[in-house]
Amino acid sequence: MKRTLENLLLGAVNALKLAGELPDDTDPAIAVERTRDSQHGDFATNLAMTLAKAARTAPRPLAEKLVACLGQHSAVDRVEIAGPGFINFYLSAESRFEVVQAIHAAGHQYGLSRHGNGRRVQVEFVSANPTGPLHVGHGRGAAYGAAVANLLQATGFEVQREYYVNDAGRQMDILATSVWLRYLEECGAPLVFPANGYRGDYVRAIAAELHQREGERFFKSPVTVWQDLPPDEPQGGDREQHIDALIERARTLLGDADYRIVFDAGLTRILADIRTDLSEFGVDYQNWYSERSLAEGGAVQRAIETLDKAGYLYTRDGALWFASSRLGDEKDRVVVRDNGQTTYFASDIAYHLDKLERGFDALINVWGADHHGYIPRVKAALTALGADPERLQVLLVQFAVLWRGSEKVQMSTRSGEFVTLRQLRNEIGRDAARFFYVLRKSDQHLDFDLELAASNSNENPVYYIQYAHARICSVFRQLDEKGWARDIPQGMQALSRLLDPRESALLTRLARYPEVVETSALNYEPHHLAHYLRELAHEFHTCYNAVSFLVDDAELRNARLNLIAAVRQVLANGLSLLDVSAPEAM
RNA sequence: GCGCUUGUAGCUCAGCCGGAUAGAGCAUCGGCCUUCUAAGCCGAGGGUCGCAGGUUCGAGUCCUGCCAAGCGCGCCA
Repeated sequence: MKRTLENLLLGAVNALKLAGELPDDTDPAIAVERTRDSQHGDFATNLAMTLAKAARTAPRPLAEKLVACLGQHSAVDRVEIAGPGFINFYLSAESRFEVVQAIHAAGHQYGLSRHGNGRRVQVEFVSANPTGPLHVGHGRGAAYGAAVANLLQATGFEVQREYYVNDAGRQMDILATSVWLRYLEECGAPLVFPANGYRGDYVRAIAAELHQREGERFFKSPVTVWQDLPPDEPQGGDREQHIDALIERARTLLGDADYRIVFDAGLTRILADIRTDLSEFGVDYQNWYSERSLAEGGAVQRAIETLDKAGYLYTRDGALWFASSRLGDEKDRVVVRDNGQTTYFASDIAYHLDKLERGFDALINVWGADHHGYIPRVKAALTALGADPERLQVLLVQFAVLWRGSEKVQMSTRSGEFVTLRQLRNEIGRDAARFFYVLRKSDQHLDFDLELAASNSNENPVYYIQYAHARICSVFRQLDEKGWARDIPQGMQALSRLLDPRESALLTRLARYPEVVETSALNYEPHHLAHYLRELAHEFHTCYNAVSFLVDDAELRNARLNLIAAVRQVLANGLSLLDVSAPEAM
């Protein structure tokens, strides 16, 4: 409809150019918008105001000339000029009712578009280190990333959802060592657990399983393990040095092969847990990409060589540096440390090179907002690799701040004191969690009060929307009980009887849905969809309280049933994009 | 100190790449169930859009400065 009106206006502008009322070279950016207030019609444009200067006339007379040159269109009932020079379009009653028919015809496909034209987009999200269960912070990234991916898919993009598994690096070594130490305890060895180790119960569980499966073959006496190690923090030493030394000790005592078994015992079990957790949260991936496979397949080396050939690498202080500051970064970054190890950043360069080579038209990374300083160096890397950095879009998600009433919940993965995503799901349910997470703009802090969500979950807006859906289902059950058959064609014929302002409001809202899906998708802002659904539900509840659907007048009844069936369809479609269920009864 | 982000109702937040009297939820107060689910509806109060300038027909929205908050400034990941 917007497009239709814009074309009409374009015709009027061209007519005025021919008439010499407008300079030939005016290039109008025609913007037709939905009105906020129904008193201003259905659509409005500020065209006369933006062209006033070029036409050297006041906006209102220009608007009158534009309107005079406007072609006829069956969907447009009348056109008015208002305020400082707005041109307001009032749609005909017939065109207003078309949406009910359109929704009925499209069903669950209503709201989908081909805007993306099949372009391939990769959305990488969550990608939490597999060093422990997902916590509520990851939950937000999961809900947001999944919603963005769903929206893009609904807008005609070919979407691949990917999880980057950080199964290499120091954090994983700390996990492996933690597992091994707990394993030693399982074998009966008394020991002091390092301050920097992972203390969660899940580490003990993994160790116990390892002990049960493999027996005591990884046992080494505590004396040899701790011999000549630098002291831990509680003993006045440095926790980082202590844990690094412990890792080294584990490697030497166990040997590469056995160390790998212990390492993988932790990795496999935690990764499997994350996978199940996300799946139960309604989040499924097309691809799980291993960081370790990058290094082992030589991709990191290859990426470094590519940068080198492009002339962006140099040596300083024994390390190999990437001259990212030449490409907009604050400073240069190390890719190979003086001890010969490649950095996490080097892996990331290789990873992004690999993504580019896999041929995606656009790459989307969902990151925690605390990583925002990392964006310039990755973009610099893309440029150095010969790619357009604009192909990568980094979407930031602020961490959720958890509260229990007025008490802020402290979280730390290592101490094991954190609220897991699983606990959250158990407390408030998947639907409420998914919806709550995307209700706010993603780069804003989210205050998540567990007490409120758990004790008084009725207040959660998701139930409000689901209730609207269930209520409509209930009306149709009542219809059956009364022994009335729904006559869809009769209802379609009688749509013109939907004249109550509350019915009109619903019709307008329904017609907006495809636009909401599209803007939500293209701006990566699922909260627009969440708000839209709440408004639609509200307008339905209002209508429900004011208008009886199951009236004796069959024509009117069927018209209203067609309307609320359309509402039900759009509620279901929208909720499904957020992976929230649409219950038939509550 | 530098960089990024954010300041809108008592609280939590929307405000669609400049438009018409600034919106919602919660909270507060007052109404509505013999009729399709009251997890609902209707109404009321509540605002110097952080502050000060600027850009123009027009600014919560764009620009500059200041104030405040969060995050980031590793040969960590």
